[in-house]
Amino acid sequence: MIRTRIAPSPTGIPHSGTTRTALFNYLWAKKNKGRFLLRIEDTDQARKVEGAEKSIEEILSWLGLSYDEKYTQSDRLDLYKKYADQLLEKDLAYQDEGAIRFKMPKEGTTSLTDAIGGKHISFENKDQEDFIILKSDGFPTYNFANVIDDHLMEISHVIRGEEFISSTPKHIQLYNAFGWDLPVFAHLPVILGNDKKKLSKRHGAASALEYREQGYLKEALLNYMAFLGWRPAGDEEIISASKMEEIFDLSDVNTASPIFDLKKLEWINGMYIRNLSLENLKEQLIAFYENDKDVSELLNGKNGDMFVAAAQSRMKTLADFKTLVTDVHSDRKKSTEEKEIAQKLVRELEKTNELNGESLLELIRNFGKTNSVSFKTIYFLLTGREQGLPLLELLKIYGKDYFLKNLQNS
RNA sequence: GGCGCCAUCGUCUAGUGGCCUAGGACACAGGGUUUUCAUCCCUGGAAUCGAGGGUUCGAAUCCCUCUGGCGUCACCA
Repeated sequence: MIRTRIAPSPTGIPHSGTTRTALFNYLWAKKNKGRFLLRIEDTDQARKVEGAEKSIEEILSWLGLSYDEKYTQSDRLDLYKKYADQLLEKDLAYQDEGAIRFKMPKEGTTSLTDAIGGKHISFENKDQEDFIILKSDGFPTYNFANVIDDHLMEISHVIRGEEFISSTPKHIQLYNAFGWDLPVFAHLPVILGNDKKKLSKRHGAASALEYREQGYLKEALLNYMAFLGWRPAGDEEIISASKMEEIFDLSDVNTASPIFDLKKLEWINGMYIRNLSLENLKEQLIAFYENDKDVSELLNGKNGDMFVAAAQSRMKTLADFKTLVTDVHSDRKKSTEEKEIAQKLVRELEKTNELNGESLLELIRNFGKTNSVSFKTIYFLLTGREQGLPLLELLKIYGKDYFLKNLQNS
């Protein structure tokens, strides 16, 4: 039975690294019809942040990374105490100023084979130090609780960030001290920012929740995060979560650290938006803008479908929809020549009482032809912006007077 | 600094001794379609495979050395 786990500490909102680790653990469990667990590692009471656990749950649930079992370390203090006592009895640990330290062997080597890249890693035991397993406040340290729980919860694959690789000899010696079997270790390369430093808030590294607020689709985020280090056979880059569950393999995970590329995430998100059915896109937009009265009205109005259809290929994120349908003017000023053209156009427009999409386009084509004015210029004069939704949609949103007003503006 | 990991276009990567004068995607540049813009389509530039030594008839692929980057050295995880 394959059992994996994501073991975050509730010291803040998990960033992309933790989320991607959760994804890989989830995928590996699914791929093998195993189980994926959530374990809250709240053994550092001082750094505990209120609400962090809730956001962890929210991220997992939004992304659809549902867990099969959940545990919280602070509920299990007696257990850690019991195992620490066992070590004390066996003289494998000792008291030190109120804390308990584990006696690391000082000779030989401790080694492991990492599932990522199949590499063999070894450490000289003489470089290792006795480390604290139980703090003076009665709480276990990460190094201890993590091992006890992974064993008790029968974790078969410990898939975690590469930053834990140097503490792995501690874990292995603990398993040895208890006479327990080792799990498979898989250390994922850390995700780097543009400056090639470990991704953090400094890089504007957003949590999955922030990406959601920025209008990213969970499918796109999942797809992008999976491809940060993992690459299945073939050239396909747009792969659904269910497909990933089918073909994910730890042996296809890279050994080098990837740099987070927002541009590619944007592209993938745009692809997902364009691949959505109109109804689905509209539903997502309605949910995204549920607290925005103006946009909601537009979406739910009689031309809602039309706007969604026109905006679909123009959005990279759901947030772009608002920019598309909102009255935003470009900074560009009209030249004297353009002002004259605008006045001419005003007169043309005023001739027609009934202005619908058809007649507007007809009028513009003729006007452009007889005055040799490009559509690009006319679009700017009419809308006050240099790019955006097609005129037809803008006419439906704002009406003829809006165009007239823009033509007369400087 | 000690220990450990890593090293192919700007970025994500394919590549496991000959199919590689290195392939794909993003980004970028140019062109076509189009109602601006976007989409879509086509084309292009972009890596002497970190450097230097080997091994081999033949190396991005195997070995060694160096260099660089990253990670880690807490009663944090």
